[in-house]
Amino acid sequence: MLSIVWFRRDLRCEDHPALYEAIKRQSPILPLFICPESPMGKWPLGAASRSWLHDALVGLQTQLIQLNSKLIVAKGEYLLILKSIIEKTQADSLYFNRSYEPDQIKWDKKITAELSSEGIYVESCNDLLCNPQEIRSQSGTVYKVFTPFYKAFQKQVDVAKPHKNPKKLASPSSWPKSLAIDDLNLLPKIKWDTSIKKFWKPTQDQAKKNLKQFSENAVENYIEDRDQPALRGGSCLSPYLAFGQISPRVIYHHLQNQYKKSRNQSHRNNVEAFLRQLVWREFAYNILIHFPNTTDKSLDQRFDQIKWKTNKKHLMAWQKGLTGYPIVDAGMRQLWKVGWMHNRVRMIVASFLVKDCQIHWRQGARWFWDTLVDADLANNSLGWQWAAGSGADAAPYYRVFNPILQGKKFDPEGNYVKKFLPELKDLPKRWIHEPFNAPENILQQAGITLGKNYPNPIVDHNQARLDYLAFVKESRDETK
DNA sequence: TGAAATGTTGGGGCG
DNA sequence: ACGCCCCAACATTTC
Repeated sequence: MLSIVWFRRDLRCEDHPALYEAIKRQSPILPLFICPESPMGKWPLGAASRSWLHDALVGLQTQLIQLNSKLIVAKGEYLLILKSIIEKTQADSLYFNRSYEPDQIKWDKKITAELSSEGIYVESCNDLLCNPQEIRSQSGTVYKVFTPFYKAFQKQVDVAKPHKNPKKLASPSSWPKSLAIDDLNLLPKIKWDTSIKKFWKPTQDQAKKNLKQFSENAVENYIEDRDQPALRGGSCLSPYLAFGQISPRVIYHHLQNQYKKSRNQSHRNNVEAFLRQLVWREFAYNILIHFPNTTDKSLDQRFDQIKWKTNKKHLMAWQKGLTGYPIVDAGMRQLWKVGWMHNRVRMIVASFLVKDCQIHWRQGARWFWDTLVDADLANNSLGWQWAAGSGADAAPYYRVFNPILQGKKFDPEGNYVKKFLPELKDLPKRWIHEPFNAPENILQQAGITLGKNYPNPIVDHNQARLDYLAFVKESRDETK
């Protein structure tokens, strides 16, 4: 007997459902990771994610060694690799946690069918808080709006308690050959990721530290602080969740226990607000499972009929953080530098790309996919479609964010903007979100020459808003 | 998980 | 002292 545990985006050993099931079988275990040699779907990992993946694999390998085991690393097409390892090792079963990415589902179905027909036992496990397929309304329909989904979740779901940590894994009688993690060439050749690694430590230990710190401190003011990008108001767990370095159930129960113990109503409210965000992730998977083409197509397909612009200059200005709107530029430069962006700012920059620049949300989703260390197909697709107003629980199309007002509201001191746009550091806060409206002498004193060391706005927001509303209305009338 | 347009109110300047 | 008007400030409506 030998069980292969195939690790994918669940790079940990603690509370790992597939590993747990394999251990229950009391057979030796062969932990495996397969890196595709060429893209095996429409959404191969982006550059920032690949760098993170490298470190996460190193961490997993270390953890497995501590469990008296090791990680076998291979490169190639999934089915071929699995078959060759099965042949070499005489493994008789395969365990993995389910992926809900449409391309991966296709592979997993094929692999399951083929290996089962050869007598291999294949078991896939759920690694979310709930099984999203089971959450339906009373009439059996799929939820497309978050709030009713959330209510149903609260009513129906009993989140599984985390499994006990494994102490030791039984090894196979002989180990197959493995590549070194470095052989996967996941790290970029030009070391642009050093600034990312200054902010992030992609280890499981750091994930635990972040959870501890968040639950002991930041969660107290979560509702108030989460919308202020200058603060560290969130949990900073998203990349760890995206790569499965921490289990969502561990996070959920850790905070749920606090919630139960707390008699302080404000504390309870804050914890609940955070847990609600975790359920957004489940909702995103719910949508991805039932509408798998929403990674590329608008859920409201009228939005794909609109004649979106292909303005390369605007797209590039947005990507580089050179739009002339400080809150947008600060966000885009944070993304480039840190591999991550504050959620409030994600909404602002998304609104700007889609509405002010009239560029299809797909372009933004692609850029985020390539640059975010927490890139998650379900979350990314839902987030963009939400912002564009084209998808599930969509903001109405006429809801256009005003980058100046959003800046003033959520970064009133301009600390966030100044952090990522040092060229504006001497601008008084009165003008920090609208340098283009500042009196000439103020700009001069701050050492700013618009068009030279900080760009003029690439669009006039008020005009762009009117253009966009007319543009969408016209397109909608045509497709009625 | 908006913002602009429109409506209402109330304090204070002013004739 | 009174009413009129202006216009913040806030509330409501609309897209």
